[in-house]
Amino acid sequence: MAGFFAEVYRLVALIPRGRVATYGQIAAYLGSPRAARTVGWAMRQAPEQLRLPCHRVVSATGQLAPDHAFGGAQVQRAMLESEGVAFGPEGCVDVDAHLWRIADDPRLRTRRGGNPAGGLGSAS
DNA sequence: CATTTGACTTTGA
DNA sequence: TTCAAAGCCAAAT
Repeated sequence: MAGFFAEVYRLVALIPRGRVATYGQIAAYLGSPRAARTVGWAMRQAPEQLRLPCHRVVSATGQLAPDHAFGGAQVQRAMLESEGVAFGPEGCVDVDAHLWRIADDPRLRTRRGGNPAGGLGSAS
């Protein structure tokens, strides 16, 4: 089991409804901010049996996955809209408005109430 | 073991 | 501002 993939799958599975996450964001949370492409790969290989809300994962620009991903980007958009996600005029998700804050998820918080906000050592 | 791919991101012109 | 190219990481072949 690809460790990295497992992390991606688990994280994607935690994406709240009505919220969207970007590949780079997920990759960054896993410790590799440059591995956005790898995250996308995990999605492609993502077993459907896991029922991952991959439709909630979009590019940083809010662009949805290619047509061959869900059987049609239109379908993905419909699912997101059904969850309450707002879309732009170009059919892109309003990422800035619905971006899921990974570090903000209670399940990801360390039990010691440590550092939800700042998060992983990111020192600019 | 080396090469290729990929559902991305960022920077340059 | 919009369009184009390079870079990076991890897994699959």
